[in-house]
Amino acid sequence: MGTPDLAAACLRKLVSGSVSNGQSLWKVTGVISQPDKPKGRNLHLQPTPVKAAALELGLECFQPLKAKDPESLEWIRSKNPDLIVVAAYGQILPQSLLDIPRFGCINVHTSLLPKYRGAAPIQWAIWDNCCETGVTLMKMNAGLDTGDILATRCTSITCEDNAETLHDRLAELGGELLVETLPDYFAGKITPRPQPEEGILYARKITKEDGHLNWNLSARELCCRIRALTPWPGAFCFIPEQERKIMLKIWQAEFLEKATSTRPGTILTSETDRLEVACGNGVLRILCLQREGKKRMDVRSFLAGHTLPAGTILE
RNA sequence: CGCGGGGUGGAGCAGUCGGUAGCUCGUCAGGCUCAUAACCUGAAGGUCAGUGGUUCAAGUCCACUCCCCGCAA
Repeated sequence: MGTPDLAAACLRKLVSGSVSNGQSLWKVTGVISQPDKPKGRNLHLQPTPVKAAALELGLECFQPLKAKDPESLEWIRSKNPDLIVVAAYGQILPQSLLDIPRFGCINVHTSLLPKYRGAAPIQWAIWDNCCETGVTLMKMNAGLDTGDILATRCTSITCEDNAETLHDRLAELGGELLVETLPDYFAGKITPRPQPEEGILYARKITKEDGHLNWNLSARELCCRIRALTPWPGAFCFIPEQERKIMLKIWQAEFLEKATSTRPGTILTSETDRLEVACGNGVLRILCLQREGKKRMDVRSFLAGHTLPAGTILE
């Protein structure tokens, strides 16, 4: 069960890793994903990444409105699963569902639990400037990411990482960990251990408004947020122009530990390939940006055709 | 038919009321300099997204098509 790209990656790994030394270790008998949602410019219905992957792999995909509805449970029972693997499905699963498979439900979660339980663990790890995160496999219970841990795998977060690069890496790791762990789990060699009671953190959903840069913060913090919010929902601010504000997305930036007493949000430097903005503490150098209606581009290209003079105050 | 912006030399943009296409950067050649991503001189490079229409004349006006992007979801 899953919905976005992360889950699709796990599904692919699960299928490609199901055979070892000519022996079939397991078989994916069904896939469950959220219903298709209208997406894109003309609001056409788009299949979820997991559905797309399932169809590609020739697997049956079930898309109930609610996983807890009796018909959904019935469908699952009809498949008679030994195990259900859940990755970013997007709905809370009731105990009655968790109880169906003999080996329970295993969740792939992209953080080192109990840190960052919840909806947006990848983004919050970067937002908080963590230097390390990872994936956790846990045996699900009725709580929100509170199940007992089967296995974990770490990865460090570099200053080059954004939510996209980290997501892709964790998706890869998650799939691998799953394929490596399942045989031992089935063989009873793994004893799930409870999550530590210390260090519990919740990663609430990211909203659009989280992307609005507050220049009073330090350049270092803003940098983290930009990385955490790229590619979605994107970090942005506004250029004041006559009549209306123009939205400016910041895709990539770095911070300079430079003291400045200028009002936060003021553009300090704007020449050929340097665009620097005063922050509450330090200076943010923008490297890659996008004006609304335009394509994403590096500062050099941007400044070749747009005027954004020093002294302009961004909002 | 959800709302809106846009397609102009390699990149990013300007182009007014229709009248032989400009700017910044890059590229190439030459010069200056101990030296340079700096500076000076020169050059190359455009079917103005496509199709049709209006006109003496269309990047510009009209119609349709294709493509890119922001919002929304």
